[in-house]
Amino acid sequence: MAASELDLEEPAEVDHIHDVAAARLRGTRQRYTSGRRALVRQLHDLHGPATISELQDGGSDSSTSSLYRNLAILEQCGVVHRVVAVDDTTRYELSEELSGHHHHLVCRNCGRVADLTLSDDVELALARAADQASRTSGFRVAAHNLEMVGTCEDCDPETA
Amino acid sequence: MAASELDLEEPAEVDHIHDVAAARLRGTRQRYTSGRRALVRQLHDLHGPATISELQDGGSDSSTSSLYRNLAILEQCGVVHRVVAVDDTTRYELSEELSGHHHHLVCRNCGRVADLTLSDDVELALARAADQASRTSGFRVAAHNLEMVGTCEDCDPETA
DNA sequence: TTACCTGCAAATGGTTTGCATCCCA
DNA sequence: TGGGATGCAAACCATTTGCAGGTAA
Repeated sequence: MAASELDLEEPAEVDHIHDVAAARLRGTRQRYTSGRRALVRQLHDLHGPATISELQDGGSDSSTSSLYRNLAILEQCGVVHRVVAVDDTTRYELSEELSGHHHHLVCRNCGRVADLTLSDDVELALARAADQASRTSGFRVAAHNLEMVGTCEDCDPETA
Repeated sequence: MAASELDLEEPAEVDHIHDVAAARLRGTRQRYTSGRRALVRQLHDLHGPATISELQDGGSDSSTSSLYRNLAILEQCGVVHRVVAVDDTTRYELSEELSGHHHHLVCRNCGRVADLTLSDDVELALARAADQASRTSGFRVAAHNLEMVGTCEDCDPETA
C-alpha cells in the first residue's frame, strides 16, 4: 500500500466501516467519538482478534474502563464481536458484517489468534450440518464458530 | 437402563472411565479420591459440559476450591476438558478420549450447552480443512472445535 | 509417617460501576 | 447547554493460593 505513513485513513473499506459504525451509534443516540473511531481503526488494522492489553500496547490512549465500555457498546450495535479463545483470554474483532465471515486459528501455546477463511465447500458442509442440527436438536442454530487449535510457527519446536 | 437407583455405578463404560482416570492419576503420584471419583461420575452423567455451579447444585459436596483444584488436575492428565462457551462461562466435560469426539450446541440466550455429533462426511471436510490450514498458515493444527450457536427450545419464542 | 488431599479464608486479576468532570451535537 | 463520554478509583466476582489440619498408602 502506498498510503501515507501518517494516521490518515485508507479511503476504501475503512471509510465504509467508519460510516457503518457512526450510523449504528447514531441510531441509539450515541456518538462516534475519536476514541471509538481509533478503536475501530485499530481492530481493522489487526490480522485477528485482539486482547485489551494488545489494544493498549498498540497505542490506544483510552483508559481501560473506556476501552471496555466502548467495546461493549460497539458490540451491542453489531460493530464489534467478542471472542473467547481456548486460552481463556477475551479478544475483540470487527463483526463479520464488517470483516467478512471467517474462523480462527488459535495457538495453544502463546494464545495468538489468526483469522482463517474456509473454502466454500467446507462452509457449505457446515451450513448443512447446522441445518441438520436445527432439525434434530431442538436448537434453532443461527451461527457457527470453528476454532482450529494448534501451534503457531513461533511456538512450534519442529519449525525452529 | 435397569441399574440400581442407588449410587452404584453402571458397570460398562463408567468403570472403564474410572479405571482410566485412576491410572492417569497414579501416573503422577496422585490419588483417585472419592471426591474426584464423584466428579468424574457427575461429568459422565451429564449431557453436556457443566459449570462449577451446576456441579455444586448437582450434589457435589466438595468445597469450591477442591472442585477447581480437582478439575485442573483432571484436566492436566487428560481426563477432563475445559470449555469456554460464547456466554463466557467456563464449563467442564470428560475429555474426548473418554466421551468421544463431538462438538457443542450453545444457546445464546440461557447459555445451555448440549453435545453435538457431526456426520462423518462433515468431520472429513473439517479434517481436510485443518490439513489445508496447516499447509497454508504456519500453524500446525492439532484439533478443531465447532460451536453451533442458536436458541434452545426453552428459549425459542417461536417454539413456545 | 511421609506425601497427598481438603476446607477455609485471604489474595488475585480481569472486568464493571459510581461519580465527578469533560465535551460534542 | 444537556446528554452522552471519559478517567479515576472502588467494587465485583470467578478463580487461585496459603495454610492448617485430615487421610490414605
